[in-house]
Amino acid sequence: MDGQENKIKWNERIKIKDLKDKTGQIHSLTGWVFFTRKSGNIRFIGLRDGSGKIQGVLVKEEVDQATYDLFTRLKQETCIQMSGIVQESKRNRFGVEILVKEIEIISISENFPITPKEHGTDFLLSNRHLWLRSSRQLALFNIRNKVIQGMRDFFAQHDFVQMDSPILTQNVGEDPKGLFNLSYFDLGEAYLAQTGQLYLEASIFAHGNVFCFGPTFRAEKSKTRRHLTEFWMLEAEMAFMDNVDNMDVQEDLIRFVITKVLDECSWHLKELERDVEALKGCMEPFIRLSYDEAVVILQNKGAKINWGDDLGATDETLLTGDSLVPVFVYDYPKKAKAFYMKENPLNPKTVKCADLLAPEGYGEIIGGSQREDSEEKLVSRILEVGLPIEPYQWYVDLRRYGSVKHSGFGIGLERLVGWICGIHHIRETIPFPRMMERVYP
RNA sequence: UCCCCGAUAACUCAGUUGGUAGAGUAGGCGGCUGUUAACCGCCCUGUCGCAAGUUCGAGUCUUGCUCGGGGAGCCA
Repeated sequence: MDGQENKIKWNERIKIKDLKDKTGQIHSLTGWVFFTRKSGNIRFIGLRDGSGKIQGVLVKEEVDQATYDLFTRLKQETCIQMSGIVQESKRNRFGVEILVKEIEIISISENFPITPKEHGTDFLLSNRHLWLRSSRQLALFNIRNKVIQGMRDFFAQHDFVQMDSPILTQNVGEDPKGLFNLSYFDLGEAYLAQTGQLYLEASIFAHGNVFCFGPTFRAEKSKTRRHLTEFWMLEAEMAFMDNVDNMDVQEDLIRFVITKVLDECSWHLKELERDVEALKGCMEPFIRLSYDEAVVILQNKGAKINWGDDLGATDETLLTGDSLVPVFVYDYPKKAKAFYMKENPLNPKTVKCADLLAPEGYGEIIGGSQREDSEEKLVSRILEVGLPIEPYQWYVDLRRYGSVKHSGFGIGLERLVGWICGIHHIRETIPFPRMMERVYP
């Protein structure tokens, strides 16, 4: 015997969220104290366990003196087991409460730095390991989790196969300055991948439609609310699809994910004080503007943009305007985009690509394109932009064995979550953000 | 990389024409039989980012440095 005969099986332990229909029953809960309060001979203990929050009521006549006195040791974040009778309560925000009979302190906590009062960004980020426990962060990461689940569900329903790409690579990508490099044994320099796209393209010839999801690294010295040096990107690649199919898939995916979040995370959205009406804008058909049209619209609004320039952050905000409907901008100038994008047969100065701009000033959340499927054109583009051909030989090779029209896109998860949650700076949407000025904790 | 702003108690901040620092919160003690960021009373809290300079005297003025924030470019 192991002395644990009475142990409750891991998946049968009661959670705070399960207590609503258990009034009158005696239950034992484990969790962390998030507030205490006393008033005369009645004392309150706020307990959270990740599934929810509840209040325990400690009444002097209901418990022995030792238990009653234990209250003074319950500081914020003390880990306890609290047992008692579940009872209905209309006097607090939890609906039910526990009339406490027993308390066991599992582990003490003293002077927890993050209080329910105000804190600055620097302080919170330096205490990120503790900040994650707060209500807003809890809501945020539950939604992030739901977004990831939603994307996976969508791809599963449409028979996409997950084919993850390597993080260590020798492909330079678009901008050598944006790469983190490291020495790779005797084989010289390797880099942390900026994208899995090229590898994903190889997989479409095996599976047709594929996706990958993993961290991506950019060493760009960007200091904005929309940049991280390490972020999570979901990328998809589809055989036989042109750039219009590509936009259709993206639109369906985003709508699917938003619907799921609205249906299943309303409580978390409320905690974040997110205006859900704003999210319902994506139930409308997305607006699709060609780059040419976008430039005209921007010029009419007084923006200093010339044909050929990439869109800036303010341009993106101007384009989405007051509308709550996401906007695709397609067929950008070739010189503003990456070498692998397919040249537009109708206008060779442009490529068949599309960026999806989220409304409310959140800006670009997806970048996608139809890929160059001609070996000849791809090689000339690689040379044209001045990249070495050797590391891309395998990629070019794909165009020699049954090349096919294909398209794909990449979603920046933190940007998507930032928009859905109405979070200003995306550093809050990843558990441990990595930025130019911060790698701790 | 460029432009702008900041650094004072554990946290958020105030600090007058230069005269050895103050509030709220947190923490400690006490009060109140139902608290919701409770309330009331008392107590505690300092390398004023670092270094130099001006001055009888610097949190305050000057210079340099460090760290952080906001924005731009670039991108997802």
